[in-house]
Amino acid sequence: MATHAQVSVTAVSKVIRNAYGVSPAMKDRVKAAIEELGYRPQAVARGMRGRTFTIGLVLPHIRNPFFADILDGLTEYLENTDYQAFMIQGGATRKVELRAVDALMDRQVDGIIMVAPLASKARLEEVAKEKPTVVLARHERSSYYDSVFDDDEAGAELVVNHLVELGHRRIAHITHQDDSQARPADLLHNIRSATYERVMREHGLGDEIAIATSFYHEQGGYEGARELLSRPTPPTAIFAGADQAALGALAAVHEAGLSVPGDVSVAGYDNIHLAALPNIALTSVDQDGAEMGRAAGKLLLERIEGRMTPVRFSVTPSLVVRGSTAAPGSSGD
Amino acid sequence: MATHAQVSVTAVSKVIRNAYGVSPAMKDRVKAAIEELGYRPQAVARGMRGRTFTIGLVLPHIRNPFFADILDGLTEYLENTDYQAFMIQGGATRKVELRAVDALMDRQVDGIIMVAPLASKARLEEVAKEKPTVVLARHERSSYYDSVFDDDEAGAELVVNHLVELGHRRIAHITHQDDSQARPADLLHNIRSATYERVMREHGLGDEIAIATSFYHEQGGYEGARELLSRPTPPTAIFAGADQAALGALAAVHEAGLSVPGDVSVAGYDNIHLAALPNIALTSVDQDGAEMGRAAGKLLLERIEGRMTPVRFSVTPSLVVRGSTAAPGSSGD
DNA sequence: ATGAAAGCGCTAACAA
DNA sequence: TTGTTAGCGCTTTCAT
Repeated sequence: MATHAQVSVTAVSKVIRNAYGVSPAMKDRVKAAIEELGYRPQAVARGMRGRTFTIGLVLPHIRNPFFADILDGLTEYLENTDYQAFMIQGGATRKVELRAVDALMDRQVDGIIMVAPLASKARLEEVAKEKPTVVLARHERSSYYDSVFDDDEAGAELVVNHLVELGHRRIAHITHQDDSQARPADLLHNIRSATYERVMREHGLGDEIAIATSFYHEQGGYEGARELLSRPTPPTAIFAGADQAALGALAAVHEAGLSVPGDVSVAGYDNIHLAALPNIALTSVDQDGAEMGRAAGKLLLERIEGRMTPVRFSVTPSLVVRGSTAAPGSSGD
Repeated sequence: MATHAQVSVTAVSKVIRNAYGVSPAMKDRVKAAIEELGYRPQAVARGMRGRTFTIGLVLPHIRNPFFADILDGLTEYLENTDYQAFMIQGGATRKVELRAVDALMDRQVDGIIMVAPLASKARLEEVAKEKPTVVLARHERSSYYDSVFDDDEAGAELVVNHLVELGHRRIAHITHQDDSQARPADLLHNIRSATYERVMREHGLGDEIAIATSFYHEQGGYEGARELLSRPTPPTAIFAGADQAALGALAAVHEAGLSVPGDVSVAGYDNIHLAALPNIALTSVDQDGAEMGRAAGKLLLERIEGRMTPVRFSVTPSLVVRGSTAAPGSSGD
């Protein structure tokens, strides 16, 4: 490229990097040549000396539409930068999650953004010592990486208070289980679950606490709700820790011949698009995923630019009340 | 690494690549050193001389759970290889889609698998001439890349026949619109739509053809169905070209005060997990996404190994009948 | 079987 | 302001 355009490789490099020390004339000449030859710098070669302009995003899976919001926010933020985000699947086991992060490191990404609920904090810090890192959806405080998360305590509180205010007492909860090495209190599902218990007690409903431990997906919510509904004193309201589980819970309630919200109210968390459909009308907690994605991108680039001090960015959720929740025994549906 | 372990860099390289010309003794020594130092080869450096062991997957977005099946299939297939798949979002416009592919090329991925409905065939072939390429979900025949797709004609036929057999005559269809530069007949939504028209005619129902042009997502299906239901002679059955749209259609039907399948039958395409939930019970066409992902991975690796002749892999869909479809005017719901 | 050495396409230090 | 040069960490010849 350089020889073909009668300029030195250094000149080309400088122009591409917007570096200091090129005359306007030279700049024009190089730019013209780049244009003409359709030249594109090889990221791997750049990576050998410095940056690859690649950032890695680890997501456990892509089945939760909430992750799509995060990715969209991140993509939007990176649009005006030289960086490109690539997503790699973290999977369902710790082993796979670790391997995904390693795969990113092996490829010299400039930074890592991850939703990694399974790894230990120690492991995350090892990674963060090597590469600029932003951790999503975990609440622990680290001096090595930035954190972006939803205030899950506030969100869960909104839901339980809403159900109590409607007059419910037998409010049950569906939570998620995994074999994480994180401190339980740092994981969102445990926070939502613990907050549910706390708020129930604060309302004097400690004896009504009923938790089904299952998974944050359709099948998990379905099975969790079935289990709850089969108990001697079934709940009049179910708070599923995630919308995907709430969709399963709705199915279980209907299948049991009960109506929503007439017989059972159902609420979720995440406010996925589906929740807004009139025949689902799921009361849910909205956390701004796109905002989280943007924030993660911004924080990561700051780290890449050299910031070493940790930053924690927290999104405040809000309750979106829809038709799936109402006073117990209301004629509804 | 090499010096530290008293072996030459060449030896290390050979061992890592399983190359010819290392004695068992040397092999052991190197392996021990690799283990001890936790050495991991840099993919970018390897990429400068040969492969990066990275394959790029382009998906338009990650909101369709069907894409998750594809990714899972691909990931599963690559698990026992040295390759890693990274996903990049192709986005909603042709410009973004092209940029995503460029980003992959810039990073010297060893091959590209893409769901790229917007690009022209010519553009795909340009890419395929540079890099081993597998194109998903498009039906055109190219001599430069492999194709993996669902037999959308067969699938659409299954749905329309099913509805006709139930006794429906006023069967409407919801299709998807975009500003693709592909030949329309090569895109799955056009194939489904054209097949719907053809089968309707074959059943002597040419006059009943009613198509709402919208989008393959919840909102699109909702709006499409509303439009269809507001016509002078509303349909008794709606075939949405994708489950996501079908979910929106279900919402519109319910909102109109009509019952499913009593007043209106609804069928979709993709058989996403949600379709199986008892309260949704969506009749849908199952296409094996995981199988498509595995096939794409296999074909791509073959190409990377040197195959130049094009292969087309087609998945045969099957109909999954559930509660959302029944004879017109049946008491159901 | 082994390792020295060239070179992939860049960036950064330095010389001119 | 410019261009020459030395590597970055690998793979691949090619002597030994």
